[in-house]
Amino acid sequence: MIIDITPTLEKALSIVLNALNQKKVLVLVGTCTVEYQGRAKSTLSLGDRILIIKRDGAVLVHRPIGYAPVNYQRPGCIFYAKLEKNRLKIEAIDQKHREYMRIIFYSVKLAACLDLEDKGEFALYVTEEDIRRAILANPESLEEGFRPISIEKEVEPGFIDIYGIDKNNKLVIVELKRKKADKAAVTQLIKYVNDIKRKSKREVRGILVAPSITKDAHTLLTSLGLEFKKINIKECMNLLRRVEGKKITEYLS
Amino acid sequence: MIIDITPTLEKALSIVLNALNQKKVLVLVGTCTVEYQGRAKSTLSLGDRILIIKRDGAVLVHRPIGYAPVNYQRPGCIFYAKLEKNRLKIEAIDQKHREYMRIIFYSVKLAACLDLEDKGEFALYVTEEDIRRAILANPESLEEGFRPISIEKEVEPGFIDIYGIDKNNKLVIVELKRKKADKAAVTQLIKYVNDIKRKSKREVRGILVAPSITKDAHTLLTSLGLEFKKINIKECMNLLRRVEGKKITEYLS
DNA sequence: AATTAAATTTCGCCT
DNA sequence: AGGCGAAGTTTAATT
Repeated sequence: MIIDITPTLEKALSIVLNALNQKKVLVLVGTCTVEYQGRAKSTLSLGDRILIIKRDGAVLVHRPIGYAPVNYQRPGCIFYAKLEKNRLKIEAIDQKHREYMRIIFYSVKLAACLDLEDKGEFALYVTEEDIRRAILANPESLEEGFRPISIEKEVEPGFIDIYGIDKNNKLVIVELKRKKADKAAVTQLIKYVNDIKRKSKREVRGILVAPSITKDAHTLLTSLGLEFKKINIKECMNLLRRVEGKKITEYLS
Repeated sequence: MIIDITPTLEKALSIVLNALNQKKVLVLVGTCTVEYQGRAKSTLSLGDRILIIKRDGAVLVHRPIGYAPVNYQRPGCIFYAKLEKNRLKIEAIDQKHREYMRIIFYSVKLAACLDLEDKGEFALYVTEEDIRRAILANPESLEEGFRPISIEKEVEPGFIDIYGIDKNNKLVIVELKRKKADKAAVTQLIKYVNDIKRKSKREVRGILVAPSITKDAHTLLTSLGLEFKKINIKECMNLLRRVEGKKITEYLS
């Protein structure tokens, strides 16, 4: 890991080459221009920006304001860097998509060749509890006419997430999954359904609620006469936000 | 501008606060976790990332690979930063959109409060010459049956970009603009059209070709009996890439 | 590899 | 400020 503050362009170049050769992450801050040609074509005149070149050959040029990078290249670029007319020229070429980008630095405030280890897992989901609260707050979102009776109802094999009655007075057993539902989720649901069927003479429906479902699981589900209800994480969150209002301020501490 | 390498969390915090208070750009590199709640909800477990907080309150968290930030907030956030349980906690709150994000740094490799000046202009466009080459390479892209006769034809008020004949043998005067066309472009075109009309008894059409046109200009254009043809920058570039092939390699030097 | 659909899409233009 | 459509959209899922 090499970091240099206000390096000469020569030193900056050596850090750039170091990062590119060793497939490390490069961060370069300084005054530059950018040109791009590919699907479209653009120019960016002189100003201070942050350049990031990632290990996979992705490139980002960020201005001091704005969410989006002003210029970028997708992962997979190859690079050329050299000094030219007392400037540091970096070219990023995406041969596959025939995209070309050139960044010319006039001066560098910060050059960093970073050794970053990131095996962390990114998970985008709501909790089962969130899904349940959303459905209880608005039962119609599950199905028109649905009325919940109880939650966490204990049955032989475990606990039913939501237990209710549909518009035709059939019993409804709802199994919630926060991520893509698999066969295990279907198996769990059919056990609850069978248990309730043993104890009641009424008709019993089983509904698996999840953002998505695997193909295998869906095949099994339909063969067992069960149903799948897709929920949308964003809509679920939006519903909760409407109902539970000022949730965000609770984070303030 | 303050830059510190492998600072203590106390020092990192002071740099963070400095950047936030003075509305400078913050770059923080280190080991962290991220949580997000808003339209959706996400968690990101421990790993090394690059955090950027921009002057307008936009936040980006970048992993060592990938084009897109793994977590972000849109411009307009307010921030809270403090040490907690020997960790550096940064909260970014977008009150307007009710979005919350929390980054917890376990260690910091690099902390920079950057003073970036960027008044540069970003321009996304093709040159008029590019547009002309694209149309000449494929006249049908302007209009079915269009046949170019000459380029840069000199007339009284100047030069006609493309001069041609349509499928009904009417004369066609094409005026090209690389950016949004304004009233000046329409005025220019009508002059050429009038000049040609004086010299010829044939019917004369005037077509303004540009990526877009201002409302004023379009009103004037139609009142003068002229026409507007919208061109797409991307399609224009794609056409040129098909026709002129290995243009990208020409940049290699 | 190509196509389709979703995205914490973002972004600009218009009402 | 809200709504619609385009984007150098990107990205994941599916064929």
